[in-house]
Amino acid sequence: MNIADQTFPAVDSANEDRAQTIRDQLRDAIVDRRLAPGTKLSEGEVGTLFDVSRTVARAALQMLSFEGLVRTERNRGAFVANPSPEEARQVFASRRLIEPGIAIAAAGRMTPAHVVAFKAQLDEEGRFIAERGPNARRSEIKASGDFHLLLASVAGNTILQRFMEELVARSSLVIALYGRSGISSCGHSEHMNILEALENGNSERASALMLHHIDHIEADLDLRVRSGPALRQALES
Amino acid sequence: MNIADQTFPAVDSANEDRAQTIRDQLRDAIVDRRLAPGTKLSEGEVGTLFDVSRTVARAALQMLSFEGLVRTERNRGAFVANPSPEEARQVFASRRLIEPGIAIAAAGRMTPAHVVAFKAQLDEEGRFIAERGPNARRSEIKASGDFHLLLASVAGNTILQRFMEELVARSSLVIALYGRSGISSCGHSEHMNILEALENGNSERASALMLHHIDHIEADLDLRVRSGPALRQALES
DNA sequence: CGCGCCAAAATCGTATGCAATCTTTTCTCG
DNA sequence: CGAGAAAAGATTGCATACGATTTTGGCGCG
Repeated sequence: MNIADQTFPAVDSANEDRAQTIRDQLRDAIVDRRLAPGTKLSEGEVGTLFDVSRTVARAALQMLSFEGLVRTERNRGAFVANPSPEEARQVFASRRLIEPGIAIAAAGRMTPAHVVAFKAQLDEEGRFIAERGPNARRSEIKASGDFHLLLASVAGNTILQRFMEELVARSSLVIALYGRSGISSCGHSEHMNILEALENGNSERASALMLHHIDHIEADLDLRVRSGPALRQALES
Repeated sequence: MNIADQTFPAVDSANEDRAQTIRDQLRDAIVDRRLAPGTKLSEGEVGTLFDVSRTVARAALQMLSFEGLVRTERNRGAFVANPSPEEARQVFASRRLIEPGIAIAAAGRMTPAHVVAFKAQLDEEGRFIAERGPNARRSEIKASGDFHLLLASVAGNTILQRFMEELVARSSLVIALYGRSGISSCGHSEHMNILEALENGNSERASALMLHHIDHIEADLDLRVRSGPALRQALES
C-alpha cells in the first residue's frame, strides 16, 4: 500500500489554506486504512500528488505528526504512525477518562436537531454495515468514528472536541493494527443505546454506557507484543 | 510589550530540531507573560531574533498555533492568543474533566523518587512566592504550572501529558487576562495537600483535592465580558 | 553466493526569491 | 482641516534552490 497508488479528490476550491486541506485528506486516508501504518509519506510525493510544493506538503505532514497520526524522524521523513501496544493502551485510557465526561456534557445539551443528526448518523452506520465490499468497510470505519465526533461536537467544548478528534483517529490506527475482528462495528447497537440515554437526558446512563462501549472496543484488541517493540517499525514499509 | 524587546538564550547546541527549540522558548515567554496576549509575532522578527530563516520561524509559530497559544490569521500573521471568556471556561472545563483522573493514575504510580521530585518542586514554588520582584513572579507562575505537569508525567500517559501541557499553558494565558489577584499562587498549600494525598496513595482524596484546586483557580477569574467579544482583539497590540 | 564498500540517486533541512495581500503613509479634494 | 484614495512599504504564502544526510545500487573480494 503505497501512497503513490492513492487518488485524492482534486484540491478543490482553494483560496484558503491548502496545507489544511491536504492534512484532512491524508488523515481520512489514514483513518479508513487506505494508507497502512508504516507507509512512507515523502514530502515530494505528497507535494506531487496534491500539486503543491514541498513547503506546503511538509506543513501538512507536520500537522499530522502533532496529531500523532504520523511519525517523523529527522532526515528520514514522515511515516504513517505505527502505535505500539503501550501507545494503544494510552489511547484507550485517555478515551476512558474523557469520553464519559463528554457524554455527560452532551446529555445536558441535546436538542431535537441533535437527535435528528444522531439518527441520520446511526442510519448511515447501519447501512454501511449491511453492505459488502472494502469500500463499505472503509465507510463503516469512518462512520463509527464519526458517531463519537458528533457526540464531542454536541458537548460544546472545542478543546475537548479537538482532543477527541485526535483520539478517534488514533484509535482507528490502533484497531487496524491490533483488532481481532478487524472491525469496530461491534458497537453499533451500543451506539444506539447511548443515543437513547442521551435523548432521555439520562446523563449517568449515557456516561456508563460510553465507558462500557470503550471497554468493549479495547477488549477486541490483541495487545500482546509480537516481536521486539520496534525493529525499526518492521522495516517501515 | 513587543517581541523585539525580548531576549532569548542563544539557540544553543543545535544539530537537532531548531524549530522545536524556538517553539519552547516562545512558549516559555508566553506562559510567564513576557509576551502579552495579542502581541504580534512576525515571522521575520522571530527569525532574526533566533537567527534562523523565516521557514524555521514559521514552523515554530505553526506548532504554537496547534497548541492554542498563538492564533494565526491568513495573510496577517501570528499573534499571542487572546482567549475569550468562553475559551477560558472551556480550558477549565477540560481540566476539571482530565486532571482528577490524572491524579488518580499518579497516585497509583508514586515512587519515593517521585515524592522527592515533588518536594523539590514545591520547595522551589515556595521560594519564588517568598521572593519579590517581577522575575520571581514569573518564576512562580512557571513553577505553579510545573507542579501540574510533574503530576501528569507521573501519571505515565504521554497523550494525556501532552494534553495537560497544552491546558496548563493556556491556563496561564487565561489567568494573565482574567485573573483578579493576578497570581495563581493561591494554590501553594493546595498543592501540598495534594502531594500528601498522593504520598499516602489516597487516590480518591488526591482526585477530590485536585478538583477543588481547579475550582479555586477558576473562581479567581473574572470572566464577565467587557466589551464586544473581539473588536479585532482590541486592535491586536 | 554473500558481504562490505563506494558512488549515484533520492530525500530532507533550510535559505532565499517573488507575487499576493495587508498596512501605513502620503496626497488629493471637498 | 478631515475623509478617502493612491502609492509606498512591510509581511505573508508559496515555490524553488542548494548543501547535508540517507538510501540505493552496483562492484569487487572473500
